Amino acid sequence: MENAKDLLSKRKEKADGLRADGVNLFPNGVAVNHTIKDISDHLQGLSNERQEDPTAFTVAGRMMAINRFGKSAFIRFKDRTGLMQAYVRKDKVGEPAYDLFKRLDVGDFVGVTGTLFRTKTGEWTILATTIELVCKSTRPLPEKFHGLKDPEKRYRQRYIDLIMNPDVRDIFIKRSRIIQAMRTFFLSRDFLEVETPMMQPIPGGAEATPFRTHHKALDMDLYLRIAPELYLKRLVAGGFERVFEINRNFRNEGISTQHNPEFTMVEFYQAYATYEDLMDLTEQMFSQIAEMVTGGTVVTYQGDDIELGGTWKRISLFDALETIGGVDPTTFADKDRLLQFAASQGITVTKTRRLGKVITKLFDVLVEPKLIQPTFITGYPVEVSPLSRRSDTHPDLTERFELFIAGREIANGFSELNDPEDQRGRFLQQVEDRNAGDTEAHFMDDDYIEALEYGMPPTAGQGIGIDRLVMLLTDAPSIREVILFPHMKPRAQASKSL
RNA sequence: GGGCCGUUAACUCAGUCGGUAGAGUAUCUGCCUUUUAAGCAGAGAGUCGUUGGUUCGAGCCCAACACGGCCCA
Repeated sequence: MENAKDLLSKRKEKADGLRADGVNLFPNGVAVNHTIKDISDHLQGLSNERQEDPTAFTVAGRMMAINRFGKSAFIRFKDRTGLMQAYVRKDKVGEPAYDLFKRLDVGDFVGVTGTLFRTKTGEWTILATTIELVCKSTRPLPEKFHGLKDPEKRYRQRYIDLIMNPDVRDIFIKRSRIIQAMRTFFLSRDFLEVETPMMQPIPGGAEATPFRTHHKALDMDLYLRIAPELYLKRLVAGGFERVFEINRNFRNEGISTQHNPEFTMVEFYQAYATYEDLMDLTEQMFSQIAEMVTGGTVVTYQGDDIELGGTWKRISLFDALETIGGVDPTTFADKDRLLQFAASQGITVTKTRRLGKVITKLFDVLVEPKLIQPTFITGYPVEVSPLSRRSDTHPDLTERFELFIAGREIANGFSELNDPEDQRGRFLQQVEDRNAGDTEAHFMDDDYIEALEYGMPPTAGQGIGIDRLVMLLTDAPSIREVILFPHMKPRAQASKSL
């Protein structure tokens, strides 16, 4: 009217106007008798010749588009189950309701009751007999055709992303189904789902920098867990022979397309199983989940077709370095030569750095990116596997595997070390490394060793990165695309109080 | 931590050689009872990420910073 008003204040003014006329902008107890899916299911049963159907439906949803024609209008609105069109005519809903409807905006929630008919182009549409405001939206949605693309805004205000981008919505629906399928898989094999501490006095079970926090009443520092491993194995010692936990871990390190400071892992432990049993189990689990979620066992990830069905390649770390990484096997025989070769590959070699770490680092650079199809790498050195059982035949190696798919690590599993004396020795070596400056080395955990002294049956355990699995099954290039609210720096002052 | 790229209207994007800011969608007004990114006519809408510098003059050139994206460590 008078001066220039931005969209937002115009929208608020409009809402205020409705309120002043006695319209409840935020009614409660709205009767919603059907979903949009109920309607499409109903329509499935009708013959193709039908042009209308007298069954009445009452649905509610957010208006995503309005095409107005003076005395009538088409609206598109959606609920959790789908998108539907309704036709609102003044002579059908009556003048007062239509006048109110004229003042509504895209983004508002409406309740619609009506029967069904087909438009000229054959689209089934609700012919509204009533239409009412269910919730007012006072901020305009992004433009309907291009939607919301700005990644920063998509992550910071994920709810807009979810409203505007159905593909994004689908990813998170799939994520839920993947976790559900996994849970079903474990429960059907007699695993018990448990929850162990997120706040731990000694952060264990992985090599990573933890977040620290403080408990006031106890006046003690605690760490957000980097892994649940040592607690889950205490449970195996306690008689829960098969346990699993799906939950968050926290690692205080950089953020990338593969890393979020908090991420979700499943860890599971099965007594009387070996790491070889777990490789078999993992093959079954992944193909079962893929079938349940995508309908098949072949997934396309960033252009590569990946076969998750059947059995997967198993190759030892050293064989992989040789045959896939192209490393001359004699390199490993001579320590100086190995260090020299590693340095030539751009790997930082320090005096304190243990040989095993240099070797796995070489693997990361030379082999990992080439492992597109699912591949188990086995035979990890003891010194990089402080919680794994030694191989009976090669005591310097462990009964451990890592699973790689699409050039990245997806899972890590091993036969568990249950000899308390060996475990103590391994911890002591880690403590030595920590004192030498390795901030990611494990802490001594006497209480855990005591649990092993009571006896833990031979057990195999494994961790699977859920976010990475979801990325694989949804073809997501970045972990941020599979985490609803990825961590972002706060925007300084940018949130102008609009 | 390093490199490259980005940040312009609510959204998606243009902006030439440095010369006072553009489009589409959205919004507002009018017309319109079968639209599918509806249509027609008209109107309004900007701290060009922030701060400083160069210049007669900066969205554009320079520097620092902030946030984000990709790659590397």
